[in-house]
Amino acid sequence: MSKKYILEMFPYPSGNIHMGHVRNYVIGDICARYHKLKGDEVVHPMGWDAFGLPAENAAMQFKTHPKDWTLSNIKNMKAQLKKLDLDLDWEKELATCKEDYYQYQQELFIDLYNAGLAYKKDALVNWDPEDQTVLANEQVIDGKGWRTGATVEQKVLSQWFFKITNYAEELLTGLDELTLWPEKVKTMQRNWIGKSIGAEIKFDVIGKNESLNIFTTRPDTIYGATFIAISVNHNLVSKSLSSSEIENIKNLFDQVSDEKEKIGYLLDIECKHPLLDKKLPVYVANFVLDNYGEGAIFGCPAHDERDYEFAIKYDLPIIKVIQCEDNQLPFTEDGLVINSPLLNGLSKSDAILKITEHFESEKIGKRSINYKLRDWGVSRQRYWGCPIPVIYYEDGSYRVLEKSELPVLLPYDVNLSGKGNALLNHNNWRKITCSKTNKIAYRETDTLDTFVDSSWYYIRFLDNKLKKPFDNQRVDEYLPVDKYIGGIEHAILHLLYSRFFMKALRDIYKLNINEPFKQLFTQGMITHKTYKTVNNEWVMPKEVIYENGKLLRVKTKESIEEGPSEKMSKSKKNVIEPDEILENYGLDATRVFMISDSPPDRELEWTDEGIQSSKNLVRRIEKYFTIKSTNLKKDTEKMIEKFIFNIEKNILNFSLNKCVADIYTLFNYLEKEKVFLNDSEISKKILICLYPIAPKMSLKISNKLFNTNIMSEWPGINNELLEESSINLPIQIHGKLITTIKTEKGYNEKDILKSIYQIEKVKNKILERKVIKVINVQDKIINIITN
RNA sequence: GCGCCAGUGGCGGAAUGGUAGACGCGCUGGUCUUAGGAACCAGUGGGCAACCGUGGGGGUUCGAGUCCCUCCUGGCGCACCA
Repeated sequence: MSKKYILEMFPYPSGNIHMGHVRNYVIGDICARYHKLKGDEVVHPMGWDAFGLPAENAAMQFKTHPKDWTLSNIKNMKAQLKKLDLDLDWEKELATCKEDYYQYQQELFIDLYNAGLAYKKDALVNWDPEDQTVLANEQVIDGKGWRTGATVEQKVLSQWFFKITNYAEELLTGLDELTLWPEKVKTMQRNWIGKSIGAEIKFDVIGKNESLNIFTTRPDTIYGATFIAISVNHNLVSKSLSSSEIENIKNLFDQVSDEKEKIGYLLDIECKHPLLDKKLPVYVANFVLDNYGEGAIFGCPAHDERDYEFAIKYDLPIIKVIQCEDNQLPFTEDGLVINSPLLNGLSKSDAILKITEHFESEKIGKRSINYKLRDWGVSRQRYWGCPIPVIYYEDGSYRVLEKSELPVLLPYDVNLSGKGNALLNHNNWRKITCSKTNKIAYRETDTLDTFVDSSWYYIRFLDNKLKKPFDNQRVDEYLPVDKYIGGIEHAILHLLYSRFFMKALRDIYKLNINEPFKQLFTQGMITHKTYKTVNNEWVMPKEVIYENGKLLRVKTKESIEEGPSEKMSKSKKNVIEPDEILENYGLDATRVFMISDSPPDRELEWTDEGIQSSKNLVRRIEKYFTIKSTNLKKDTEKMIEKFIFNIEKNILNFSLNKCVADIYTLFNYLEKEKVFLNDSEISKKILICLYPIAPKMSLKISNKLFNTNIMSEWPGINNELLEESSINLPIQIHGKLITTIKTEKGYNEKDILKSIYQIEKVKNKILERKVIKVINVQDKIINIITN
């Protein structure tokens, strides 16, 4: 018996499940039921990603409390999930907003801190001045707060970070071993980690005891450097300019209408070229990123598009150092190095190697690796999240709490007026006496990013009631998750953070698990046609009726325009409610439709015809099993053996749409051949295979036929029955199909060719020509080649 | 711009380099029905046919939807990453 940990990404308790959830969980449920029948020890839990901003917004909007709102949503959604009759282990249920989850997360925070993986630093955040709160990047729309519309400011705040960059290399190389992950997701993570190999070069500031470092992937173009550009946040800027001057530059940059337009501000300092007796002007430039590399570049206009554009604008020299025609500038491809005393005639890669060695020997630079990946900022100036277990003294110093001082519980009595962080305003909660020093102290009022919650929930599921975060032995035994199923939208953040957490916890707790998710399956979204009135008002599908060749709105008889099929969304109202579908079509039809019309990783278009035909299939199968007859034909066993084989293969491959095809194929055959099974063993086999997909129906039928629950063991396959002795052998001439002949496997080539040459069609094709070659792929195909 | 993925009937989609279009939807004709979002039977890539057909063009192969090159189109991701 082997363990199978099957997990669907846990939902945010928004209030109601939607069809996307249904598809997600049905896919997982089919896997789980299949593996249980196979005798595996299946772990299949469900929980709630229950902290987060929507609860606070809802609290303000509906005058409720985030906790009450969330818990009542969980209750409601759990009831909905129960209606889906998913084979979940509800004993393992957890909600990240409950103390018995987040207090252990606070323990993990302490562990991470002690391991040097959590630290504090100043960082720029998006600040909504009206709400007095920090906004995530995606909450800033066109520079304005999504809720208030106020212009968002950049503000420096002291924030907690997790040192995910410590694991950048392992997070990157680890992807190669994730053979059961979609290539697409791995590519996205690789791009996100963004590893670049190059060199770091030191440039001295002339006349000052200063220097700046520059990261470049093209040290081979160093002789073509004609200027330096640095980010406005570079420390050399604050050393050279007053804060009002810096403000002015920032304003200047903000005014650029085209984001790609490059502007620069010439500083009153110059750098020395590290290899040449040459001065390079230094610009503050809007296109230099301050959070990548060293926040500074050397400009080589001849061989970099951005530098070229900048040089043209500011009339800077352009020096070719890679062989090319003048009209090819900027020339960014590989070529031979020219105009570079130490490198002339070398290829790009040789030049990079040689110049980097030279830098190292001269102590003006070194080989360097850079990652786009930044450390993970986890502070959120929000109430409804996991409190960070830290206290601050009045002198500004802080102390991370000890595990014995946990939990730090969220206070219930908060004022959620919308202005600022409710914890910050809650003085009773904030102000404490430090148990160690007896000094007055204040709690950290930031809470953790909810991505922290979801970075280890799959571990907590294994022991959701344990009085510590997890049990090492169980983790080693049950992780990684064998099949993790969810949306592609989590391709980067959630999955990367979880991978980081697993590795960090591995190192802290000496676990043997490197990766949390062995196989990742990303299911496609559900789409539906969109409907609009002539006044551009979105209309729900159920409000639309087709009458006399026209689409009309049921209530008003307004004419309706049909739009393209798009992802179901509340804003476009093209949604179908799971509760209504279950009511109208039943559980099994709903499940069947979720996997019918397209492969699970592609989008599924919701259609009335689709759900209806799923219902028809279920009804057809039920009806089939009501007919009692005795006509077991000789090929039936073969058909059924093939059916079992295919269903199993297709479940394991997530080719669930093909499972539906297998079901149709079987019942088409049985009905057409008028085979009605009185053989209870064969009926049982079929019903067991149907059970993962349509459990309710299968149970109902089996109870009626056998008066007992037969869903105990997946049928074994008799390989002998799978073997076909007679085949339809395709006959080709020059690779083109001429005919097929029925023959026995293991035929004699010479004998069969004799009879093939007698076939009229073949004769006509060959005529006077001479057969020069016959390719016989035994039992597969025969291809005849003539002159 | 860069990267990844994908282009197959009217539609969704099947095809370890070996009979293209499994299976479903839709459609056509029929049967049974007071009726039917029911059920059943037959048909359904194009062409009268020889034949032609997997986005276009080339290539490898006895044989290509599948492998290689190239172009086109669509989707997704990243986006001034030095």
